[in-house]
Amino acid sequence: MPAEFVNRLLDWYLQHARALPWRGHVDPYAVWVSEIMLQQTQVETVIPYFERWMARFPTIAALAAASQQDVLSAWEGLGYYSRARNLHRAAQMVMAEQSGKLPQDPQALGKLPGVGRYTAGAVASIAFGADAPALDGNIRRVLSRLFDVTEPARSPASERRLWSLAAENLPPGRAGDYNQALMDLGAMLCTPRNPDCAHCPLADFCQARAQGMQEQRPVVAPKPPIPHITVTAAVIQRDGLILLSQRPIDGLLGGMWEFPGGKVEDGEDLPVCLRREIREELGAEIAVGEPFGVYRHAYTHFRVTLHAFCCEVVTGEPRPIEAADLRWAPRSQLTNFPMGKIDRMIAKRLLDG
DNA sequence: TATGCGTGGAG
DNA sequence: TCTCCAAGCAT
Repeated sequence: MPAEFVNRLLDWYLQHARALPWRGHVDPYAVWVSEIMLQQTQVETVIPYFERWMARFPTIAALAAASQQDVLSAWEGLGYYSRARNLHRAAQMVMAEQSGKLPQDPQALGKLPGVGRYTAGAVASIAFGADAPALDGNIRRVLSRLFDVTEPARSPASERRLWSLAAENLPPGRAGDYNQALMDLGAMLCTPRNPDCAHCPLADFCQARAQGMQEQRPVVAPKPPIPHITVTAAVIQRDGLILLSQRPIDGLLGGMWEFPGGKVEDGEDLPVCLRREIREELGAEIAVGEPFGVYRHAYTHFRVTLHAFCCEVVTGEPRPIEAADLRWAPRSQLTNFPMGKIDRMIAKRLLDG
């Protein structure tokens, strides 16, 4: 049986729900795509990607029939590229095993690659009206404050408590609205810092606020320091073509293209590093010429400073020893190869200059 | 279960 | 410039 705060929440949602592109869709596929894109990604970032994606792959069948390279290109810039690869593979599974129809219950949804407990609950409740709970970062924060959850965030104890709270207050028949209302509340009012309690419809019920502890919930564990690495990359040109290397399909930026190179070892000179990396990865000897540019980038778990150099092959024909594939590409085609942020910046400079 | 996996916005 | 962290999942 839902608690009293639920009525207040649903009333607030009726008046303040954000008008988001995927909320206008009746198609469960649209809800699914939006939920995958929204994993660890803010709404404002997702909106233009969602619009382009739905225009390019309007149905599950269209997505299933696309090439992985086209799928990765459509995802370029969103990050966490395994989401795109899993969504693509899941679409092919739905075509082959479910007659092209997305399953409706959380358990069956959860069998699709890339669909975990949160996404299964979100899609089942929003797209199919199932009475399924969902727990994302927003809902974690809202419920942690509402019920003053003091167990450390993401600990097994707090996860059990929060999933249980999400489920036991669920209003039957209105789970989709309830889940989205909690998420909108978390994104618009119950923010990580400076929550706007003055406008919160649940302020009277909030147990953390009653003690002035709302900003200390959820309780966050200290994070380990982030390592900083230095890498090199080679812009290798020959006969007007540029050498691109495809990263292994699994792992960081899997399946994306890059300018080959690698990590500088302890005390190693930059050109020495680059010649070694190209020898190991491509089996060729290069001459390292003028510096091309220095690029800095922050990933989730480390920071990178990349030194790019103009290079030429001296001996040996490059072949994909540690890469998934190699390609000599004309400048004008660099746009067609899906790349991560740093390599796209290098490619852009090659196009402009 | 602890860790790897991108990028951008906000403060 | 730096830190935090966002509609998590897979292994």
